[in-house]
Amino acid sequence: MENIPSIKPTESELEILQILWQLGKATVRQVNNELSKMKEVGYTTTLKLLQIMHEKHIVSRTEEGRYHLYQAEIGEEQTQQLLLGKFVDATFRGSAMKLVMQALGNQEVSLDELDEIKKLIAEKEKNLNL
Amino acid sequence: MENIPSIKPTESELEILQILWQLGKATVRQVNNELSKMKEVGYTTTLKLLQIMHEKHIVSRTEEGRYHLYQAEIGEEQTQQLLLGKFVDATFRGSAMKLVMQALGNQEVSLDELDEIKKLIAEKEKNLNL
DNA sequence: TTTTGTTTACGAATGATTTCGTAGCAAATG
DNA sequence: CATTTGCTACGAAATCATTCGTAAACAAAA
Repeated sequence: MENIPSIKPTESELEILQILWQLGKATVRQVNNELSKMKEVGYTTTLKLLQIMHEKHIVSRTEEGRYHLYQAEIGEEQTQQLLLGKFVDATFRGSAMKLVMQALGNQEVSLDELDEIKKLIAEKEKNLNL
Repeated sequence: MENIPSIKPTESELEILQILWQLGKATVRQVNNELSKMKEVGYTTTLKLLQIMHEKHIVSRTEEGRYHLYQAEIGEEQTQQLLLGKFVDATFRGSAMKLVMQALGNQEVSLDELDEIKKLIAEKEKNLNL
């Protein structure tokens, strides 16, 4: 879980990563079960995806008796950071500000969450004033 | 420019949309010139992409003498909104809050921009308190 | 022991996206 | 007028991502 991710996981890979980030280690079966809650997907499809991700060093795996346990090799926050950067560039021409405004304006955010954001902003302002 | 976009433009299509949103109407040549500033790309590649986008009604075109003028048919903000929603779901499991925190924490945002965000938050709080 | 079920491995089909070569015109140039 | 230049149209190759069928290994169940 140390490597700084530099390659973008594909959409399907990201779905699997989300599951692995939540489960920690998991078998193909487990991943496939989770995936099946969201969409139709064959077992060997999930298997193949995990194998490809293993080749790419996106996940590691350990043999546990007869089956394999897979685990995310790239961190959740690091990956989010990477994807966020690319997304801001591609969609908001690099303006994180615009993205934040749109997210606050139109996505669901609660009062408590707004408070948290205010705190973070206060922090940032302190740092910028140094 | 009225249709609410429901289909996701591909990455290449989004690059072209960014250019069209900035230029308004543009010829293939103009789009290709802009694109060339960012990456190697053949003229006919750009042309083909614009033709495909035209088929999909992502762009409209008008004949202007010998050439065609292309124009975005889907709005910038609407498209950003659509993509943002999908991105939040795929990358932050639906939590716009997490996305905002990460964006504020790690992307470049200036003091003035932070002020703007504070204003927006104040607005939001007012609305939530009704 | 035989059958059934669960696993991994792997090749190949499918499908979507991107890239580009070629052709056909029309306008500009010599 | 002949040639060159610049445009659109279009098919097809190349690339990438996803899906799945089949086989082989092996354990568990009958």
